[in-house]
Amino acid sequence: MSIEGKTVESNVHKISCPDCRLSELCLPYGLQQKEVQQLATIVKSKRPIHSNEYLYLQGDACLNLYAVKSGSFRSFITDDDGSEQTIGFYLPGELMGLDALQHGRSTCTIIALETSTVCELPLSRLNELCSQIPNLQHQMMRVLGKEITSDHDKIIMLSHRTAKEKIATFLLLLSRRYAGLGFSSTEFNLTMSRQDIANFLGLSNETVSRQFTELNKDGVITVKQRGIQINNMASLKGIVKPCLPDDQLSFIA
Amino acid sequence: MSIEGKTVESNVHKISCPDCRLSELCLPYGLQQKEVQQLATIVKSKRPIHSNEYLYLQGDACLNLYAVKSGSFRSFITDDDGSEQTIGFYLPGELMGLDALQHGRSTCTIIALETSTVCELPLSRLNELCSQIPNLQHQMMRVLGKEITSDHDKIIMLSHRTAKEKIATFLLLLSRRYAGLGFSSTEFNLTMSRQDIANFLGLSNETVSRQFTELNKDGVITVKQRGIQINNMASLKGIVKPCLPDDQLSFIA
DNA sequence: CGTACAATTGAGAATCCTCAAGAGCAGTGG
DNA sequence: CCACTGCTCTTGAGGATTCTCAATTGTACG
Repeated sequence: MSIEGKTVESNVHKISCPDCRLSELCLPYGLQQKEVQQLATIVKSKRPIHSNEYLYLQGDACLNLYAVKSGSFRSFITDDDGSEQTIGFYLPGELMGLDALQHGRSTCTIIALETSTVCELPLSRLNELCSQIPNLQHQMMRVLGKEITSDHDKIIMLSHRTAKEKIATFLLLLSRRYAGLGFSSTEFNLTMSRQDIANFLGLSNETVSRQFTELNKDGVITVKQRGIQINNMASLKGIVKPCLPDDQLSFIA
Repeated sequence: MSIEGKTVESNVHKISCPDCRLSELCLPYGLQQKEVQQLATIVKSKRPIHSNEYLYLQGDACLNLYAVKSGSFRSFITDDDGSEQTIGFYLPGELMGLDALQHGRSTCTIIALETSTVCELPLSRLNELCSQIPNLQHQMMRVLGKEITSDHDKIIMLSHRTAKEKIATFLLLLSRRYAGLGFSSTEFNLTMSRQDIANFLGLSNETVSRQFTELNKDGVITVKQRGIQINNMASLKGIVKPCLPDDQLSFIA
């Protein structure tokens, strides 16, 4: 899934902040036009990153933040024995590299799930700008707060005990993120494999597959490979919170 | 468990940043003496909070950060049907309220697990100071980065499939945090109930209890109610990573 | 069209949850 | 000082869920 249509895909990485359709979701949010232009001067556009290419590796010195411009990414931590644990997925407008803020060294590896583009923001320049532009500092705090609450959502998702609850929560969180991007909240394509989802949720890929099949049979969603269509949003929310089927999830809402 | 001995307990909340033994773990880290004093001027000391008292409630307007000075806290999110999900536990030197940075409204409730003290930092004043003191802004970024990597540790813990792996990871993460505070990494008291741990890990409290009993029988740890003694650190790490029993965990290390 | 990879489906085994009862500990009041 | 109460924690047994192993189907790509 791509944020831009096929025809302009090749030029996405050349668009600068003032013209970027994601600016309202990204760091420029809340900034005045002049301030956005200032921010744009420190942003480096990068060449497109292809599927299965790495953005950076765990342990790399990482002195930049990366904003997803188009496409999607998966982040994971590798243990000493080589086993991977997926930490999360990144969609357009979201910032990667925040985990390196502590020691200037990345704690995870980030890999592209499809051909994607990013903006690179050198942390040193960004910190300088934050001192000069109070709005930018506020926005940085908001973005960091969003990352933290987003991690809390993941913790809640993983703490749910049954596989069906985890899958339902996973789909609802994705749905909300796509809606925030201006896409359909009920119809989207998964850019990650069943294996990725299983690893992320602490399940076997067979269980993930079976849960999709069951939700499909029950008519709650329609699954066609990686294409997902949510037919009954209330039912999906009801799976997570059986007591109040039609109510809004506090952390989904 | 308390960071201060019984005799000085009642005065902990009066100690200011320049004299606080936690300053190296908290916001003053990396600041010059003069800057620490500046920071101290915006810190409000609060009266001690007793066991089961709330620091703040989910949904409250929250325009402060809170640093744990002594004692410990539990944070949780309440669903519409009243069910709780524990998000994490806070020990001395750790910052609470970061989840409210996004919208100025807390997304979780925080409750004291024992008699505890906190420092209150108004966000507006803190932001001003950050603009004036580059070192403080850097430290804020480090602290936020730490919070994010700490959340990633939780995600890894929860993604582990078996109950024994979750419990082992939980104990290792706690051990590391106590060590960072200058306490023993092999002997400490849990300040939270089995129920709290179970809820946090997405397990039933019976399973938590059984896992403790098994680890006790195997001699890996000694459990006496809430008192924990780690007898074989390598074995505990081996449970999390069966392939390399004596190796260091990348995310624990 | 064939190969490689991803996804699905099935069956048996292991793990964990639920329900239920018993044990240990702290605080209260006689 | 001791019994009582309430709470937490532990232990047991049966049932449900999920994992593992294995085979099959489906899809993408050269």
